[in-house]
Formats: sequence, structure tokens, C-alpha cells
Amino acid sequence: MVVCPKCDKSDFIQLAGFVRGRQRFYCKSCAYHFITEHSDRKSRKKNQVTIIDIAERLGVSASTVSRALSGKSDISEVTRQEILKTAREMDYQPNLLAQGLILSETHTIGVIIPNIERPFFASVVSGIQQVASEAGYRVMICQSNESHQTEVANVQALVASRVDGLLICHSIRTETFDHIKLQHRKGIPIIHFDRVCNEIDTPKVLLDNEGGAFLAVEHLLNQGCKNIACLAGPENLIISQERESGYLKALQKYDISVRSELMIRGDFSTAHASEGIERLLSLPQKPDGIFCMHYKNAIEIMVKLKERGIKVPEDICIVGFGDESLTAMIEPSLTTIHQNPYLVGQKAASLFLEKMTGSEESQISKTVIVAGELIVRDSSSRNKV
Amino acid sequence: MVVCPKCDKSDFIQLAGFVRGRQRFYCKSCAYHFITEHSDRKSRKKNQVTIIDIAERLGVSASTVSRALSGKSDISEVTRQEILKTAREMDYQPNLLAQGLILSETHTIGVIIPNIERPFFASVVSGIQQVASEAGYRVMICQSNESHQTEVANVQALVASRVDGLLICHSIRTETFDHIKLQHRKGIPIIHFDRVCNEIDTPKVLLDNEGGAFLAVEHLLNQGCKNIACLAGPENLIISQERESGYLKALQKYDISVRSELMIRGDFSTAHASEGIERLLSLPQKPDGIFCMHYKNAIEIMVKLKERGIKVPEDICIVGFGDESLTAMIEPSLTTIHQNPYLVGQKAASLFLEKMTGSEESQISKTVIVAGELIVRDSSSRNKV
DNA sequence: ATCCTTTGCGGTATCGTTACCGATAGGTAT
DNA sequence: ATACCTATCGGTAACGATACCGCAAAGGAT
Repeated sequence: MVVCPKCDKSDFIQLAGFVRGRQRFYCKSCAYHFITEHSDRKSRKKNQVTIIDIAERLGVSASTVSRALSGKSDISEVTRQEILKTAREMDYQPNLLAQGLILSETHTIGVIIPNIERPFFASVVSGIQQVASEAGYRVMICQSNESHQTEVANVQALVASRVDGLLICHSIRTETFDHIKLQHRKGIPIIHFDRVCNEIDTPKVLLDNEGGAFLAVEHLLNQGCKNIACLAGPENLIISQERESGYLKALQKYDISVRSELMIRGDFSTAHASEGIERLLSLPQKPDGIFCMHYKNAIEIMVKLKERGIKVPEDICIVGFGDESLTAMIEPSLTTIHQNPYLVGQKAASLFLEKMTGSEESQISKTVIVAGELIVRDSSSRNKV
Repeated sequence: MVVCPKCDKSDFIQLAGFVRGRQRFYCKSCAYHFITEHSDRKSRKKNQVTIIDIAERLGVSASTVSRALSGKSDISEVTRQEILKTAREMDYQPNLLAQGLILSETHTIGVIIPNIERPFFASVVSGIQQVASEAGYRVMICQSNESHQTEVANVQALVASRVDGLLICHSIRTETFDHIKLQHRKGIPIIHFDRVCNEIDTPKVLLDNEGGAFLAVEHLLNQGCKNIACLAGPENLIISQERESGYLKALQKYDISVRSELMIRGDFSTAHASEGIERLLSLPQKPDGIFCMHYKNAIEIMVKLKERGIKVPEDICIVGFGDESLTAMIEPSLTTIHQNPYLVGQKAASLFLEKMTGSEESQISKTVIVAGELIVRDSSSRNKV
């Protein structure tokens, strides 16, 4: 783009004939005639070493250098060592842009998550990076901030960067999946994790919400609880449904009849938790165990119970869901279901690698389910030895 | 690399003459002669649309398409609109590799942090991404995992990807900075944040540890505390030194004499916290306020105090450092210094952008100090209204 | 001694995009 | 009418790396 050297604007530039074969310009804004300087690409970014620099220094061709660096090909060991030595000396860093362009392979995978600040996703990302980097892949991370539009933009940006694959956890507001389908049709490997899209046949990593909830409630039963309440989330939220299902299955297994007044549905908010515990404590037959679908609610409830002089776990046992850093530090420490987010990331990355290296016939889209783990702590430990 | 079509090995391949101008090969492993098929690059990744595809469809040249897409240049509005329309229809995504190669500018910044799972760094990254994406930059994140070697590898990978700049928080084990100096000499913009390197003249974002500690201790004094203890970190750790300095300055300002027995140094561990509180409570003149350099220690101490029946904040006020999610949820909620990590990220990204757009003479390496914020909660609120 | 391999390396096209230079048709001033 | 502009577009050479092809010299077999 031509910019006026006087006013730095580019919108008012007009061509104004030729001078000695060079284009002459006119800036309408500041009424100034000028001829562009060559933008001097040579001197601008001549800081990085190329294989040509190495070749010239050693008096060989660029092909030879390329062969030497790529490891194995028609090249003598002597020449190879010499080239490697020179490359090290000159601090040669291969230009991955050029490499990616010619090989149409960037060794980079794109990851889209709602928000990196949520510990769950931070761990997922960490798991992905560990597996990816061991396989020689770089990772590019984008946050959708739970916005559909941003997610679409993220997909486009990653595709434009020619990532080799896409690992994605959809935003909560993503309802149409055209942006994913488009790339899937183009043949870009896509792996879903956590919040998946069932309209597309992709490998997926799912959390075993039902199983985790089952473990939690079964544990409460084993602690001797008979009346187990459930502090749930919104009825239309899938994870809430799954965890509720686990809750019910556990009760069923131990032949405990379901008391509908013990099921408190809400929105995971603090207000909901306060109100819920209020309601539970006003029941004629109070609960002796509470399964909270969110660790935050669990902690809030414990505070409320303490204020009323109700003892945890002696009077009421509490189990949460999701193991954040502080659940172990509070008093009493919270028994909870650890969701293994790091493992989720590892699995997702592994699925991608399988898809890349896998033979043609093994291209069935696998679904991996990551089980939750029960971490027993004080908030539910009645049988202390 | 040539691979045997029978046994898929590449290490045993020998050349074996020419047939119709094509190289003939011999596999020593499976005793098989063959001629390579052309690796058919055409059909391999012909999934992405290029400007040439658009050009052919419209019967114009690639130059024209490029001009149309780049926004403003010698092109008629009619043609431009037509090209833009076709580009949208074909879901054209510019190849950023090719763009980066020719422009020697990738619009990508590399970020190196010790660990994304630490909430502090997750927030920093989030802040960086927000500012960067608004300026049209992508972000590539690497974790050093507190390893010098990994950090060096990260730097090289990012440089190989030709990022436009590097934002880095050094690992705790980084002692030599040659890997950074090298890139700095090459002219790659480098911004330091949090754990900086003073051997290189780079823009930096620092945390005001001293100021934060001062605020915390001053707050304790205002709450009427007279004997303020300090649960510190290792003596050789810089952040520990700075926070100690803030502690001392606050005492000095209010003419409180320093009692050395109230300064407990340790390693931030749980054991250290337990031992520290033990020691403090056995003093003839017990503290009535404790400043903890780590929020984790603060919470641990509060648990200990509760066990002994000592009331917070009535008997002892507690202030922590670092505002994690759960500090607000516990009982009593913890007064703490919020370090504004998101802001740190924003500032770091802004410094990078300044360096990129800034004029030649304004290339002085600025240092920005991000102040901590006192978040007053129950653990120190004696003057309740 | 002749012919065929093998080894080791150089040359060129190519990836997708942009910068630069030219070229052409039509417009405008003299 | 002539000379000179202007607007708009095409062609080509890069960017850095690799794949493919070819070729000369040395080695080996008959």
C-alpha cells in the first residue's frame, strides 16, 4: 500500500504518471507529489539465517543443506556433519512458514476452549500440550469466551494458519455447527472434547458425569446416609441431567426410594445454594447427606451449615463435583469428584495423533469417556479409624 | 524420503538405475525393486481455496484478487465487490503461511509462561489475548514447566514460527539468558513480565510486591492491630524480599517497632505454615494480625486458628496475598491483595504493540508497574457497621 | 575394457501470496 | 489533433524450504 510520506495517509493517494520508469504519486490530502522508495525488503528483516546463507558459506547448494538438515537422504556423512555444525554456529532456525507451505503440514494443532481462566480448561490445555509436544506438535490456543461469533472467528483464524487439526470444546452458546461442518468436509481433522457436537462424526472425549455422580452418591450411602439430597443445576443443562441420572441410579441400586423434595434445581449460583439449603433444613425429615453438582455450591452450603451449628460430616455429609485447588484446604476439606481434566486433554491429543498416523481402515471416530475419581476427604468421612 | 511400498521401511532403500528417466529403487530389507509413484501433491491437500482458484473462476489474474482482498489499491470497486463475493462463496481463507513468508510478518506473538494451570498465569494469558486479538494478533502459548531447557526450546520453536514478538516470564530455574539475548540481538521484540531479566534492555511489566504488602499491613494497622506477624517465603526469593520490604515500610510509617520474632520465614509449604503459627502462638506477646505472603498459607493458618478456638478477625486479623477464586468463598472470607494478573497481561501486550507501532525515537524500554489492590473481606474486618 | 550401478550433489519447479513493474484503453489538457 | 494522464489490470519475481530430476565421477561386474 502506498502511503504519503508527508501526511502518512493512504486513502488520498492517486497515481501521477511515470518518472524514469518509476511510478509517481500524488496525495490529494496534502497536495504533495512523490515517488515511492523501494521498500527495501532486503535490509528489513535480514536477521534470520536461511539455508541459502549456510549453503553460500560452505560453497554447496541449498538442496544439499536441506538434505543434510532433514536427516536422511543422499548425502555423505562428512558433508552432513559440516553443514550441521555450521547451522549450529549460525543459529539457524528453520522457517516453519516456508516448511509448512511446501509440505502443507504445519505440525501445529489448534485448540478452542471457552476460557483459559477456568481451571478445568487450563488443565485440559496442559494435557493437550504435553502429549502434543512429545509428538512434535505445537499448540495454538484460542478462547471463544462463550461467544458463538468468536468461536467462528477462532476456527477461521486457525484454518487460515493451516493448523493440522482442531481440538474444540464448543461454547455454551454455540447452536449451529456450520463452521465446523465446513472444515470437516474439507478434511481437516477435528476432535471434540467435553462439550461435543453430535451432528458430526468426529472422535470425542466425554466426561462420565453420570458415573461420577454415581460414585459420589454411592459413597454417601456407604457412609450411612439414608436421606440424600441433590443440589442440581438447570434442568435443561446436559451435564446436570447426566449427574442427576447418576444420582438416581445410585439410589436405585441400594433400593432407596427417591424423595422428590430432596432434589433442588437451580443455576449453580450462591443464591440458589442458600435457598436450597434453607428448603432442605425446613423439611420434616432432614437430609443426612448432600450431593452438590458444583463444588462451589458445596462450599457455600458448608458455610451455611456451620453457621447453624450443624456439623459436617457428623450430621450431614457433603460431596461436591469438580476438584479445584482449594477444596482440600478448607475446613472440613471437601470430598469431591475429580474430573481428570488433564487426562481429558491427553486423550483428546492422542485421538488427534491416532487420526493422523492411523491407517485408512482404522478411521472410525472413537469416543473416549474419562471417568471421574472420588476423592474422599473430611466432609464425608464418618468412619474415621 | 523414499519408502518401500512393500515393507514401508525407508532405511534399507538403495538406488537401482534408471527406467524411462525415472529413478529405480531397491529395498534391501524385502528384496524388492520398484519405481516411486509421483507423490501426487496435487490431490493431497487440494482442499483449501487459493486466490488462484478465485482468479480462474472470475477470469482475472491472481494479482487482481490479491489487490481486491488486501482492501485498497488499484482496483475498480465493481471488480472488488465481485471478488469479495466470490471469495465468501468459496469460503476462501488466506494462507497465513504464504502471507507471513512474503511479508515477513506473521501477526502472531509468542508467549512463554511457566505453567498455564496456575491461575495467575491463566489470567495473564487471557489479558494478553484480549489486547492482542483486538489489535489483530494471534497468540501462541508455550509452557516452560519451570525448566530452563524447555524454555530454550520454546524460544526456538516460537522463533522458528517467526512470531513477531516474544512475551516471556522466565522459569524459576532460568539463570543464563543467552537464548533471549540472541533473539534480542536479532531484533525480535521481547517483552518481559513478572519474572524479568535485568541483563537485557527490554520493556517490562512488574508487580508491585512492596506496595501490595504495604497496603496489606497498613490495612491491618488501621484495623487496630499492634503486633503484626509476617509469614514470609524464602529469604533469597525476590518477591519475598519485596513483600518483606513493604511490611517493614508500613510498620515504619506508623512508628511500630519491628519485632524480629514475628517474622517467620519458610517455603510457603503447609508444614511451614503450621510450624509458623505454632511458634507465633507460643510467644509471650501473641500477634493480633498476620500478613501472609501466600494466600494458601493464610487459609491454612485460619484453619489452625479455628481449631484452637481463636477467632478471626476478633482475636487475630489475617491478610493474604494473591486473589484466587476460593478466597471469597471460605468462612471467614479472606482479605487479600489482588495482583491484577489480567492487567499484567494487558500491559505486556500493550507494550509489545507500542514497540511495533512506535516511532523510532520512542523506542525506550518502558517499565510498567502493576499495583496490587486490597480486597477487604471478613478475615480482617473488625469495624463492621 | 566395457557397461551398468551407485554415490553425492546441483538445478529447477513449487507451495500461496504480495510487491513491483508494465501495459492498455480511455480521458483530458493544450 | 496531439501529447500526456489516469485507472485498472496482468505478468513476474520474490519469500524459504523441499521434492523431483538429472548428471558426473567413482565403483563393480562380466
